[in-house]
This record gives sequence, structure tokens and C-alpha cells, in this order.
Amino acid sequence: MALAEERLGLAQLLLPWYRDHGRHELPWRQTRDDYALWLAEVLLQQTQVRTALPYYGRFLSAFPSWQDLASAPLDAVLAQWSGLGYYARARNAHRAAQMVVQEHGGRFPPTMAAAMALPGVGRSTAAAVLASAYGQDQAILDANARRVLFRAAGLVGEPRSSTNDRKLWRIAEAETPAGAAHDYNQAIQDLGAVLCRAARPDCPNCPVQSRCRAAALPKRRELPREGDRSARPRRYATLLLARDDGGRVLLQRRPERGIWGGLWSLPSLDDEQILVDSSLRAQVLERYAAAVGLVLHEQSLGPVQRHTFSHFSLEYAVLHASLRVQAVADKGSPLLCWDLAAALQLGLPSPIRRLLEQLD
DNA sequence: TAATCGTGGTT
DNA sequence: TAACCAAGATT
Repeated sequence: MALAEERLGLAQLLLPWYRDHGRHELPWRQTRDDYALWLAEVLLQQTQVRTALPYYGRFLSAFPSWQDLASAPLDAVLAQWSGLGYYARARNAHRAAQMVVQEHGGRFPPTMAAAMALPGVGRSTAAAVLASAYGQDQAILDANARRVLFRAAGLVGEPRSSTNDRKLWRIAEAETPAGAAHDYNQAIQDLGAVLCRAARPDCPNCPVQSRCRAAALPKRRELPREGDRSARPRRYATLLLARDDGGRVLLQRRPERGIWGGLWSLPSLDDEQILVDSSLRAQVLERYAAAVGLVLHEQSLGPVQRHTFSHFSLEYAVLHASLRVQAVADKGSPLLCWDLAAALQLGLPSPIRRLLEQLD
């Protein structure tokens, strides 16, 4: 592919721009600590800077080092991750920290192969950490770099196709300057985030406009659509909000696999359609009682609400009930009653946290 | 290869 | 409202 072999020479234009206009104030740019830099990369996976920013400081305070994270209970890690989404990242980060302590002497492994063997560390994350923490010449290909290079090289087709994926990695490696990979990686990410945005790219102010094949095109603003993903399937559930006489709320720990893995949530009864018919509520209560071994008394059924996940949309209603028997007391049970204040310290999914915060 | 895995902001 | 998108990795 002649196109992919041709150097665009982005670095010499990008680096001066970065010095003047880069987001140097970001907290993970104030350190060369391998733990902090790895943490930032994991927090930022599929997550915008604005969203991850407050989590970074809180997480570092709670777990300042590999050792602190490795020895922490998973529940404490998930609690810090609560609300950020893609919770497999938290579980993987916890295991990765344990591997770093036990197998790598408490230091991020300094080779691509060893780094990518850590759970939750793929090629781009590994490269980013090795470049930033150790100054290695490693090319990244995150969403920003992918978009910038796709446009600059004038690629066509789907950006995530395997063919374009190979081309983009080859271009990324060719454009990454020896001895300045860290700054270049930051620079191309800043360019993508600030100027070369997915929508409404600011081409007139772009420092690499002269090397960009897409800038001259009338449709430079458009990127090929991801394969027209069919509409999100809709799922339905009834969530049980049961409280005992002391106001404690019944929560259930979700299995590690699947959505909200490892988090504490309300007991959920999945259904084929939303329960708006009051005649069905009694059945729900019976099914809960049977499944959980509790005596429940219905109080009210809340309005239908919707929560959108990455690949499906959930319609749910909250069934408020009083809990007569405090039957689920044994430790190790995934079903426990919690004081409201204690519950809010757990790893909760966002909609569940919002719901509990509105109680009392 | 194609699904799976969250959430909040923007359009 | 609904679609799109984000410092991707895993199976």
C-alpha cells in the first residue's frame, strides 16, 4: 500500500502546536509515576477526559500505589469506580495490580509483551504507559489518534475494519517520532480532542492542515459511519426496592459476569415486558418471595423509566415494598440489607445510586 | 470476527 | 427523542 508507506510528517507540525496549545494542566501530565500513568490510561479507556478527571484524583487518594490497590478488597475498588461504567476495567485493574506486585516487583512491566499480559491492558494502553512512564518509542492508536490519522492519510471505508486497523497502526508507528513519543502521543490526542473532533472539526486552526488529505475534501467533516448498528434492543425489568422497619434497603450483589458485574444493585426481575398491569404485581411479589425467601408487602409501583447501556436499552419500574422478615443475614450471601449511608459507600450502578440518594 | 461492556454530553 | 461518541479490551 503506497499510501500507508508515505510519511505524513505530522510530528514536526504537531509538537510545536502541542507546546503552545496542549492540555498541559491535566493531572496525569504532572507525573512520570508508572502506577499513576497506568491508572490514568485505564480510567480513560472509552471515557472522555471530563468524565474521568474527578475519578483520577479520588482513586489515587484511595489507592496511592500498586501495593495499596493490590491489597484492597475488590468491593473497595468497585466503590471507587462506581458511576464510571465498564466495570470490568475495575476488576481487571485490581488483578493487574496484584500481578504487578507479585510478578513484576511492583513496577509496570517494561516490555510490550509483559504489559499486554496484564488484564485490561491492550496494545494502545501498554504503548501509552511505556511511552509516558519510561520514555519508550511506542505508538498509540486511541480514538483520537485513529480519527486524526484516518483523516490525514485520506483513508476510506470503515475506520474499525481490520484492513484500516492494520493501516492505521502502520501509519501510527511511522509517524511517531523517535525520542519524543510521549509528547507526540499527547499531542495527537489533544489535537483530536480539541480540533480534529468527530463532529465539526476545526480545520482552519489545525496545525497539520497542510498534511491532511481530508482537509481539502468538501466532506472533510464526515467520517464513515460505523456499520449501521441496528437499533438497540429493548429489555425490561422490575427492580425491587425493599426496606425493613429500620429503613435499611435490600441489595443484591451482581455476578461478576455480565452487566454491572460485581456491583451492588436492587434485586431485579427480568421480564419480557414492563409491568404496568397491577394484576401482575402480585405475581412479581410471589416470585420474589419464592426466589428470595422473604415476606414482602407492596407499597407502590413507580413510573416506567429507561436506562440506556452501550448495547441495549432497559425499561424498568421500581416496585417499592416493605420487608417483614429480616431473613437474609448470613455473611457471604449476595443478598443483604444495608443502612442507606452504608449502601451509598458501595459500588453501585449510576441509576441505582441516584435512586438511593433520593430516599429519606 | 463480532458481541459485550456504562455513562454522560452533544447534536 | 434518538443517534452518536468517547485516551479499548476481552472473549
